[in-house]
Amino acid sequence: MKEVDYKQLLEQKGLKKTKVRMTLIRHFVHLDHAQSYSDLQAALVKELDKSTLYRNLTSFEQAGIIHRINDHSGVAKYAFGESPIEGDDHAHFVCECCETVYCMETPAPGEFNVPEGFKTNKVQTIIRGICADC
Amino acid sequence: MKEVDYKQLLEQKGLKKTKVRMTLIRHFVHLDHAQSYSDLQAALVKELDKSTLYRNLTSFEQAGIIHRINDHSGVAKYAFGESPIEGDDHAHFVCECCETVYCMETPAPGEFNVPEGFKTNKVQTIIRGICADC
DNA sequence: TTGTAAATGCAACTCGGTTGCATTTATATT
DNA sequence: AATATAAATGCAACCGAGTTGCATTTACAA
Ligand SMILES: [Mn+2]
Ligand SMILES: [Mn+2]
Ligand SMILES: [Zn+2]
Ligand SMILES: [Zn+2]
Repeated sequence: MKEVDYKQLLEQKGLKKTKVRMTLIRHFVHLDHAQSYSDLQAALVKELDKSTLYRNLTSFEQAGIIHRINDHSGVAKYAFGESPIEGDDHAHFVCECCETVYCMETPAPGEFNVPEGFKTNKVQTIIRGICADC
Repeated sequence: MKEVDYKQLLEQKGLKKTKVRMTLIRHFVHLDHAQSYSDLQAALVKELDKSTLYRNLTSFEQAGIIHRINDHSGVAKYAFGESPIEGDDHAHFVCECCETVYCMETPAPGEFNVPEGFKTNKVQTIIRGICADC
């Protein structure tokens, strides 16, 4: 995927092509693991404004450019690609050593046993373990 | 389970029997769904101090009296019983309508397919759907 | 080129959670 | 029962994630 494609991606989603957005996409697209707000802030040094960043993360998520992941750390992380909610459904791997979060190919498991009266819509899976780098 | 048992539970875990702790246990034990800090604050009106509450939640968790649950809301919730980490392992159900979190009998699924070099230790499962009350 | 809606930047705020410290309290020992 | 001691409490101050209102700037379509 190259520069011109990023631009296309944005206009296809009805989002204006701004400096911040291009920087963001460029960053996400070459990363193999999920990014938190502070990861992004640190990686994209150029004083990226906090609210602008958050607003763009939200826009991107709604547009399906990135998806939000909740490992159980308390802070949201984001990765490139369609949301697992109402998109393709996959599990996430959290390294217990380096805390890195990876998207897995692994699809969510099928049916679960829930009590009478409960209706399952979606199953979200976090796999905890040790990553290949650790 | 009755008053005298709560006291026993505490001393068995090496925790002093205090007013706050008895109130907390009494509350947790008769609840069928998980409680956040603000749930507790609201339910146990009697101006419960914030840090005292958090410190006790932590102590209780370490003692295995309650376990911490991370639905994907960003706030921690707690429920009575042993931690699923290094204790019995179960899934959690989050109602998409009322946001209530329930502990499920459902054990976590077996093996997952992870890439070469990754080692799975634990699988945590959140089931999203509609609860019996909604 | 210009008009307009959307995006940005900034400050101020909320809320969950933590920490240091002085005071109080539970409990073991005399 | 009196007392010593460690643990628990309460309070204030703090932190970091995330949000909001508002004035200014910018993308882009006419
Ligand atoms: Mn993912
Ligand atoms: Mn549970
Ligand atoms: Zn790792
Ligand atoms: Zn419900």
